[in-house]
Amino acid sequence: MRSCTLRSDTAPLGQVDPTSDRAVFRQIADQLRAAIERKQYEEGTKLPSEAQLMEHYGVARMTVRNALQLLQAEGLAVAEHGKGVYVRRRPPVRRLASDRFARRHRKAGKAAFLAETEEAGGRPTVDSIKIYEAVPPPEIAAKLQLGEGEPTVVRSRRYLIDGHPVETAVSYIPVDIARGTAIQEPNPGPGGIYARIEEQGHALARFTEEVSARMPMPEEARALQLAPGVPVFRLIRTAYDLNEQPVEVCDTIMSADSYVLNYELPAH
Amino acid sequence: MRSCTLRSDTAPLGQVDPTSDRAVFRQIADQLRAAIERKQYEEGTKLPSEAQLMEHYGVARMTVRNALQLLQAEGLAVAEHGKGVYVRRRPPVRRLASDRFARRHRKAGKAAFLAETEEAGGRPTVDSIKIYEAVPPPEIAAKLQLGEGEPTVVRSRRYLIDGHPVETAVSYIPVDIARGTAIQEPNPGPGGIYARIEEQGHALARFTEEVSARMPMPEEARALQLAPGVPVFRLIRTAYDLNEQPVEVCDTIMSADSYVLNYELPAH
DNA sequence: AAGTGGTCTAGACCACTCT
DNA sequence: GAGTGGTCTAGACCACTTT
Repeated sequence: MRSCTLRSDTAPLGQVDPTSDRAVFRQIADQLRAAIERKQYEEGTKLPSEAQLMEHYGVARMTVRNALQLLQAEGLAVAEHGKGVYVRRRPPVRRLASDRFARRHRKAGKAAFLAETEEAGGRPTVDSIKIYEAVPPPEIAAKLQLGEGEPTVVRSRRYLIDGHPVETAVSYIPVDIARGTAIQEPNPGPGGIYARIEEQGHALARFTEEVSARMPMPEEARALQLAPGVPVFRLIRTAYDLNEQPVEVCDTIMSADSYVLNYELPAH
Repeated sequence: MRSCTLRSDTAPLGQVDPTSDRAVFRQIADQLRAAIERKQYEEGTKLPSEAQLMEHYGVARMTVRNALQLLQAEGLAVAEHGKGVYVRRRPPVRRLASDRFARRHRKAGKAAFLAETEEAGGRPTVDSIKIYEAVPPPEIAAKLQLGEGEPTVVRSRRYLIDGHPVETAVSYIPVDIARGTAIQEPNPGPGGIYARIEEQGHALARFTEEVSARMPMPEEARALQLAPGVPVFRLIRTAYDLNEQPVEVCDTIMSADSYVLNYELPAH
């Protein structure tokens, strides 16, 4: 028995049973997963290298790679080329409150994302701002109660916190509300686009949000710099004015590991 | 050129460029993904077999397997041993309305899940019901405003629609509310446990829900029979009575595939 | 230069499904 | 039995990171 080699060691790991029904690479993944959950490998630390695992278990490289890949698909580990495989760090979570679009916050003169992020001590940025007019996808048009072919002003942008992308958003506003207003400017002014919509005579009454989750498309993974094994939220928010007319739909993709969404339900 | 072999063919696929920067297996995955998105392979249909893809692209088996595995991790395809790799079917989506716990629904005498599922034309089942008393995890205890070591009645169960599991739920109710009531019975009676809690003198005022999403733990994937590449929602609901006292916390894991969550936000 | 993960090949045997 | 995917081996070369 080799005496106390320290570093990212295989000490927490046992042996595998090649005759078991459970595939060897799954057994290896099970042992690594258990060790991670027991915090024997802590967040951000390096797991044993492929070579170390091959030697420890006496198996071929593909076998340990399959095990490591499984952990990555589960979102527990991330590989860094030339460096090693690390226990995935969980970014600080952003909690979205159910009253985050209340007018009293808007009145403070800041768009929701900027105000909240600064309050939480982060540095908010917005980039990739694109503004154009287009006919929205059918799903969106239905929510806006628009007829076929009716155009909207589209605002697409990406939000970052401390330089890390966390969310992309695409807003659709009917042209008769948005055209010729600051909504078509890259910077829509104090209070964000909701303030501008209200100035157009559409005081906001309520919002609905529709939340789903799935694995990202490759393009979304790129835009949000997502690690493998991290799903995204898709959040479709519709804003209604006092006449129950939908005035905006915002289609948002968020890194699921950066967000917890809070909502309040009445018991009536 | 072979004339019109039908079946799951490689017709929609092009060739790869081995000198490209993009790995060959990623190029293959890109082509399959594009074909799926163009609906050239429809939901539930078989993709070309590994052997067909090897021949079409002139590559080794591991290369096509890596491509197919990538699609599975993205939730676009599922492999069925001995049969083939299929474009993943999306199960019918269950839309959860923001008023689903309103008292008027409860008064109808059914628990929320059963009433809703029947209304949507599905056959609801509940199984794996386990009831016991235990000290809740710290996260839950905090939401219930319980001191350290204070026990709760725990109700754990799994919900199925037409025999397919869609959700597991664990409810925690302080013992001074639940002990000795029908809450400790497998069948808590008409209106479900919320009706029983109200009968104990805790009329419900509101609920909060905390939504997050992640890849499932292996045990969750088993319980919900999740395909690879399908994330789960974790939804933690807290029920408050008219005195703002938390009276129940329900910790739910749902197949993200099967749910869209709807919420309503006031503009105040 | 040495160590790491990324990609790819070529082959083997197995378990499952369908006919 | 033929076809499918599941697992595993043994090796090769590459690109990236660190020393």
